[in-house]
Amino acid sequence: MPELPEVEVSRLGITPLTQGQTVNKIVIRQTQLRWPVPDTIHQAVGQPILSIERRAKYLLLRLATGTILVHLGMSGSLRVLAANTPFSKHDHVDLHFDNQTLLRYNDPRRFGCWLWFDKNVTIPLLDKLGPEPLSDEFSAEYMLTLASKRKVSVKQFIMQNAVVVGVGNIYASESLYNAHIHPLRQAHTLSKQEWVELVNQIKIVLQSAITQGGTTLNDFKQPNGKPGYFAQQLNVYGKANAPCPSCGDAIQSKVIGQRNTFWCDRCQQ
DNA sequence: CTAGAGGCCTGCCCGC
DNA sequence: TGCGGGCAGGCCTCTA
Repeated sequence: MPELPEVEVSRLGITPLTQGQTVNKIVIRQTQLRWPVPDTIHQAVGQPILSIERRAKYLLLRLATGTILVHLGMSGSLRVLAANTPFSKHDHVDLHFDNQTLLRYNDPRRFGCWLWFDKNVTIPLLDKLGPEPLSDEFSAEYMLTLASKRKVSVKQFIMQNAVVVGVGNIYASESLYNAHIHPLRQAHTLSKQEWVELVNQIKIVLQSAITQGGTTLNDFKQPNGKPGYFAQQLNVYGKANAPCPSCGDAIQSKVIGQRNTFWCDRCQQ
């Protein structure tokens, strides 16, 4: 479910409701997420949430003595609810606040994580991440240089977090389609001008997806409970054999690097 | 170093 | 109606 736009939508949704609130209890019903939820996370109790940041697809709840790091995995979502709201299936973690609300984490597949890192300790998961896609650091010059000797497909290349973060499977296919670049091209074969176009389309696709509240395919919900609306603007993702919106040829699909990929053979070179 | 594959989980959809 | 198989938005980790 969540790619970068969905994580950012979640951050924007929960921030006004949780920033400044003091944690008074943490309830963990399922510790077995991607990694076990550590006992040290209870150090957050008694402290206010100072801010909620996002790095790649990680949410960072900043407190005075450390950081709660949350990843939504494939199927995680966050809601802010009244403290007495009954929990349901797959509601694994609740952060209770002094004002009788809670931040609730639901994650059927449990590929997400909740971790605690003491202040002044480096967070290994954030160590090797490439630039944020919506920052100026993510540029055509940067990609041209980095890709110079890379033989992997451009589609896999842009999905590598060490290259650039936050480009997940949906938006990789969409960006390549919009940039008229074939997903199976080796990364090093793209020209400067093609990187200009691809970088630009990645930024446009991600930013507009954020504006639309993310992409809901099955079950993604914004923190307000509403679905995202970007799915209505997808051109190729999930549309194998449907007509290309531009030329009408059948959309192709193939598993590339173990992820399904969609493109138009005529429009993408 | 790079590239490719496995694995973590549950839910859903499809075909029989 | 039930059941098995395949697939799904991420990404760390292992192998070659």
